Amino acid sequence: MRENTRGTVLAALLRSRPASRKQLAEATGISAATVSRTVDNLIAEGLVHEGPAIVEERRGRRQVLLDIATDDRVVVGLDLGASRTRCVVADMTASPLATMDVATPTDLTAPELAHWVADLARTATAHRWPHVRAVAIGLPGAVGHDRTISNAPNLPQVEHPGFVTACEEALGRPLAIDNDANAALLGEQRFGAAAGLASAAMVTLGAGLGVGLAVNGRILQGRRGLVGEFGQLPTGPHGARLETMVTGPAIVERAAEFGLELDGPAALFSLHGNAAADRVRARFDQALLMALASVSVACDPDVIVIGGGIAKSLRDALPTYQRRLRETLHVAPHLAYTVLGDFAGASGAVVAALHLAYADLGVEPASLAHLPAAGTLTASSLAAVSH
Amino acid sequence: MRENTRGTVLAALLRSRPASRKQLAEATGISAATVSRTVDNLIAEGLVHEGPAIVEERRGRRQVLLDIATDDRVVVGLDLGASRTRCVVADMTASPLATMDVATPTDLTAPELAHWVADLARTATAHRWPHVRAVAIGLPGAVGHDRTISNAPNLPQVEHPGFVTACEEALGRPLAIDNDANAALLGEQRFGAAAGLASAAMVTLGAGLGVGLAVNGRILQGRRGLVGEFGQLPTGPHGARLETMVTGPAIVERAAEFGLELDGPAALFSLHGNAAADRVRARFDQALLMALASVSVACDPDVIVIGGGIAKSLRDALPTYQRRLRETLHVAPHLAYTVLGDFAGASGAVVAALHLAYADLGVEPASLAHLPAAGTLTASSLAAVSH
DNA sequence: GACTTTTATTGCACCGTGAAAGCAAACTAT
DNA sequence: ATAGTTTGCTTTCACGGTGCAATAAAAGTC
Repeated sequence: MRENTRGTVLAALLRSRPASRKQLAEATGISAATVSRTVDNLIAEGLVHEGPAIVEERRGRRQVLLDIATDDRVVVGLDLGASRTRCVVADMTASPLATMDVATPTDLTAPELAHWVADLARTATAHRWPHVRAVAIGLPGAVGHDRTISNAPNLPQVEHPGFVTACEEALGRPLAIDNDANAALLGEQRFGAAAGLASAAMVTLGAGLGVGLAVNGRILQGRRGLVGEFGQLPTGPHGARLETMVTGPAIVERAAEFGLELDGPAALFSLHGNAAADRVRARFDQALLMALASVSVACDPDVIVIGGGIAKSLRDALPTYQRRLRETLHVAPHLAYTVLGDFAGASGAVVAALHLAYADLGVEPASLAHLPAAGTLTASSLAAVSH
Repeated sequence: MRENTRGTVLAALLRSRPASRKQLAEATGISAATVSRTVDNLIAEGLVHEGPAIVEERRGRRQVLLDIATDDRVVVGLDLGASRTRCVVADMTASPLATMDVATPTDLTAPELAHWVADLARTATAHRWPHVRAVAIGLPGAVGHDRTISNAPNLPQVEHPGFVTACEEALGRPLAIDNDANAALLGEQRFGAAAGLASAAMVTLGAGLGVGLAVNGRILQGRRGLVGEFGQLPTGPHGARLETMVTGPAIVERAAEFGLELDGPAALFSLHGNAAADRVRARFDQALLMALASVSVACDPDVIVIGGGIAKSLRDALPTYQRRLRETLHVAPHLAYTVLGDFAGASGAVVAALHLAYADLGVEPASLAHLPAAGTLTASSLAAVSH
């Protein structure tokens, strides 16, 4: 006797779709009779549609393909960044319907920012707004279990106690909030460089150092949202914090100390044969290695995905970091470059929103941890719907 | 409709025992009728016994107390250390029945050590050996998901590929293997300084640096057992590893570099007003702070329990470390001194063995994560059965 | 000894499930 | 064409676990 046949069947369909009743019965281990009845209910509720029959060179009645209904249910994923905000609208199969990429306004109060976010979601979904079932937001701050936000120096408004509830009220939908690195990890884990890996980590290098950790398909959060705040580690000389050596502003600052005027952090990595640049880079490398090693021993991920603005400059050097990490620890996780790039965070937020939406439909959390598994959301499918 | 009434009832009884049928019905939310029927089955199987009725100054039929049967099922927890091996025999309620504390033989091959361990378990349980349902061993090495053991410099025999299977065969019982710090954490989390906290960490300072992390009541392990290998972090000057600054042998070595001949690591902490000692201590403090901060951002635990041989010397300084940790991170977990002391590892192994035994009886893993919750295994109950 | 109160057990109906039988829809052989 | 075969879906039926409600049991109180 099963606890939640309905959720199990829905999860199986979401995992490999489209699928016939027979395939679902085999995938779930539930009897064909029960699957058939359950599918009838799901169709009656409008959650699932019958598709065309499979045409085979075989005898017998043909399998009728089933798929998740995509007409009247939509979710929104938002990546609220310090400089830019990205938004992805997707249906219940995680197929993107629209994307947006706009500058984040800098001079808004917390309530104003909440309304700006809600308006952005409404604009992005357009006529589909009434069909939005859930929204998720990733933002550059530590999010606790009680949804209090702290340590968001690059977007201080979100730390305001009323920000989250203001968003929720302005949206009028179930809302999930998480750290942007966690959101990016969720995206990479479902559709990107960590696809199908239950244990993975994400390191984003940009205005700040963001880290997300996932174990057994679940993102670690912690009561106070302290998980992933590796930037605070006192690892440098005289107890200097890690983020004073690997973030964009810090790189420019360190270079200036060595008499090097950089246009931006990326400039450091295009200088070759410059002694001062080499010394700044050596310090950066040492600090990054420390961060990667810490992440490795924190959760033993199968892969560490590197993303964020500075990641572009490091892409070619990844094998070198990989080698040094392996020298430091005897066994080391694989290093991979982000696949979803700038939209990793928003894509992960889509996944979080889908989790909310499916939880409402009776899919239990254990199944959600691996959903959606199909690669419907990809860099190219995103590009196809962007304007 | 429930998936596993039997396991739920058993878990509720284990969590607060003894209890009447009525109390179990209230605790689980299952109807009194079903609880009554389930209890009948458990009694028929010999897993549960009826006890005396509660005598109350009230009208009505008296509640009959039920308790876990303790006669014919026992488990063994072992802490296989580099220098000493500790063993705790306990019944299904986690009440200790016997303890042992013997020197670990130093010159055995892997198969010999496996047999020595099995003999120790047999000796400790004595006439109850036939009733042993499960055994768990904590050892000073990294244990992967496939039970391969690596990074065990202080007890290299256990790295031998055949060691675990040799143990299992010699014992003839279901066997759980884990890192000793993980085992100690499991002990502290059920019966010690982290009792009742779903999220906790353990740092053991001794011949090596051991770290265990727990999130949502589950110990993090990782596929390769890399979780907790914080000693490998390249955090010191010139990339020196963390464990070259906080472990017992390392402290003596560092002191010698400063011209200080120590009898043992503890001697460092009893020297006052000695300039060289102060400098060695400052380095130790810095490294320990780094370890504590890394642990904090790795899983955001509610408490970090400090144990191991060197912990005794740090007990009075814990508030100082607590203050420095809070200065480093804005919010920080609480630091606590081990409650179970030398027997934390073996006690945790008892918990792991109980999990195996109860899983055999149909209690699902989700319930196990919080079991046993009652404080039956304490320092004094251990002392009462030691010889 | 009748009444009240509380706990445990039993009777009964409900519901979800799987096995097996039945039905539907395709191809194949005569 | 038409019967036969194969395969997928649906229906029938019996089973088992569950909760509600009635009943029994065990205590105190009048």
